Amino acid sequence: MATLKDLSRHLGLSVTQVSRALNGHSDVNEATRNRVRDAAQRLNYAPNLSARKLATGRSGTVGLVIPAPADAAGDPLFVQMISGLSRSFAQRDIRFLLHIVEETDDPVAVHRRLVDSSVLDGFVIVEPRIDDKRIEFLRKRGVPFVVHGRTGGQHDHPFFDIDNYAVGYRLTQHLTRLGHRRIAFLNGMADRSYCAARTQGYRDALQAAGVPFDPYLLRYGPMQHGAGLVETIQLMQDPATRPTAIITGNTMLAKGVYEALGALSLAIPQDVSVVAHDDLLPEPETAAMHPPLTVTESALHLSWDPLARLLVEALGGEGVEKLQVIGDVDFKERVSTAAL
Amino acid sequence: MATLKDLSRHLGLSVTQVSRALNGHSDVNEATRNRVRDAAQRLNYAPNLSARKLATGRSGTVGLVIPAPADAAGDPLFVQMISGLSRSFAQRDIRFLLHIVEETDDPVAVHRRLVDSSVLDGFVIVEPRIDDKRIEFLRKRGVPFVVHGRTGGQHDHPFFDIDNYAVGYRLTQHLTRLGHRRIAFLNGMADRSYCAARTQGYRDALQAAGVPFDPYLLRYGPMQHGAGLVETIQLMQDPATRPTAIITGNTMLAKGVYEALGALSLAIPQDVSVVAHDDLLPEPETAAMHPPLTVTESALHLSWDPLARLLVEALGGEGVEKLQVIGDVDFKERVSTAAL
DNA sequence: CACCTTTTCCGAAGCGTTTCGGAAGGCATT
DNA sequence: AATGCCTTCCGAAACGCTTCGGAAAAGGTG
Repeated sequence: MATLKDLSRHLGLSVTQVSRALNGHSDVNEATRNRVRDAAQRLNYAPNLSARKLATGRSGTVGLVIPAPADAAGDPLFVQMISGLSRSFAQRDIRFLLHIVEETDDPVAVHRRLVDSSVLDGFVIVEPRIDDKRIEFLRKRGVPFVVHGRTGGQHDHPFFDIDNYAVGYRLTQHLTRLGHRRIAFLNGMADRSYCAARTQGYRDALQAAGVPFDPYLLRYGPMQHGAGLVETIQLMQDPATRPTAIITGNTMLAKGVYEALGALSLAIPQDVSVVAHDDLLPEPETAAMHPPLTVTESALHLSWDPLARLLVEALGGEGVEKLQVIGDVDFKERVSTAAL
Repeated sequence: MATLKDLSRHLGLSVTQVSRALNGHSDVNEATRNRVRDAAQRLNYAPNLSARKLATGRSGTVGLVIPAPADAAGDPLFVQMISGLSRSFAQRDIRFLLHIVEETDDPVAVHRRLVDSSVLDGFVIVEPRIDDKRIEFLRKRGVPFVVHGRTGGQHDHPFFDIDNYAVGYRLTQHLTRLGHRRIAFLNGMADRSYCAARTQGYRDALQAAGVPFDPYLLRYGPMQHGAGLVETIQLMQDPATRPTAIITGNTMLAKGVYEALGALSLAIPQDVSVVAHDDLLPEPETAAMHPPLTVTESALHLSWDPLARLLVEALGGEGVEKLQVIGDVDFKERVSTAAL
């Protein structure tokens, strides 16, 4: 591999000047800059990132630490996320490295090792918890990062998120306006901050409609088909406490709900109304469900590019206040709900 | 972050000696070594990998360059592979980084960039082609790597592979011994070297049985359920050229074959015999199929650890001849075949 | 006591890059 | 002719680590 020294010898210039030419500094003659560029091309020079990292503290490489999907079958969200992020960073000429860990590993320790060994410039954090140790650590260390979502307390970090409070509020409000008072909410994992935000929206909308909150109707769990199935069947068991409407946090859960209600011979929306939040994953298509599902909708696949952009800008020293973006959420009323 | 210099100042030792103490060199007193270790722990020192890479050319980091699975649904093999490799390298205290690329990117260019920017010590190569440019490039550059499988010509590189020739041969032989002479083979992608090896086994077994090779019966394509379905229906269309037995390269294809034959009201094994190679992915379980499928069997999930081991040993300078491992293949006769 | 070994240590150089603080030369201004 | 200002260049130091070639101290041998 050609080094700067090779180039400088080749061109009869100092190493300094070659470096400055290649990095677009102003104090180099346009003619020599071109000579340098040509030579670099010809000797196919590529800067040594380890050396650059050592000298500047920047290597142009960011990372994502993530456990492999639990179900060996493969998680569509996982695949979409890693390919979306990879592509978005590649377009910005930033290397994006994935570090797969065990579910049981301490995420902070992993980040610490990566930071300490000084190979990555910044991180993407996904699935933030309400009180997220990774974020705490990176903040303390002054390492740039961007969060997909927001963490609990004050949001003094770059993030891309959607208005999850509004998701909870709108779905619930839609149902209360139809006269529903027993509204179940199949939410995601309790420690995720987006789930907490949705819960808050749900509770506030209930309160606004004068409906008392019933903890029995709020369920946390994995956002998967099977969970929707099980929870629905349990919820419907006792006619006395049975909900008349169900909200689910994503479409896989909704599919489970549909299947369970079908098995119980309960009609949607005549017997039970169903609404969900739709991330627009390839599967399932909510407009093609039977009956077509009423949803709040936000395109998850549009979040990877903003995330990459935000992290790059954070690396560039942009202030936090400009690095907080809230994505759109649409409400799509279809025919899975009925007035009570 | 604490550096060696910090430690040396702290301990009243030279930087040299601290480095040697931490790296287990022999010329350091056991007592001072312990002092150094303690101090390192206390100041939580972690070596700067960029600096080390610069000084030694080694950073203790290897990589895998791979396109995201084509079907957004997520590929079980993909997930199993990346988590298996990650775990295996982690156990050996080697950082394993994944670099997701577009299917359309030039893989050699990507490897070149990664090598040139000098951040990775070595690579894992999966899905090798018969004439693989990545392998050619890495070899030319003298970069350590290990291949999951073998490349076409002479195998002068570290690899972990199974005896794919034997897979093709045994499955075919099993059928010729039962009297079959029209044996279809639904193979994988034509440019993969393991597919070529299986084809050779297939052809040799045919020849050994005095059966002429019919190119019509040999099909290359993606190893997926849908392909098995389509190919089978096409193969069965013309009673004159119809095979009496079908070999598939993996179990997803076999599932497609089963489904197609069912749809055509052809019974297994009475009308058509079916055999396959089984990588023991979680899905589908060949012993639980109807009827239970006769297979050659090799556990794909047992290949990640040897691959990691081989690459680590290659990094350590071990000679190629000790770094070529062939995994076991078992033959499991069940009831999906019948004598003609 | 002079000599040789072994043990334990260290200074300095080097990996490839960036960057700070000039410096040389040209040109215009006084 | 002296002064100042651009433009274009460069030497040297620094980032944190490893390693080569000794050197000092301690012990053993004759």
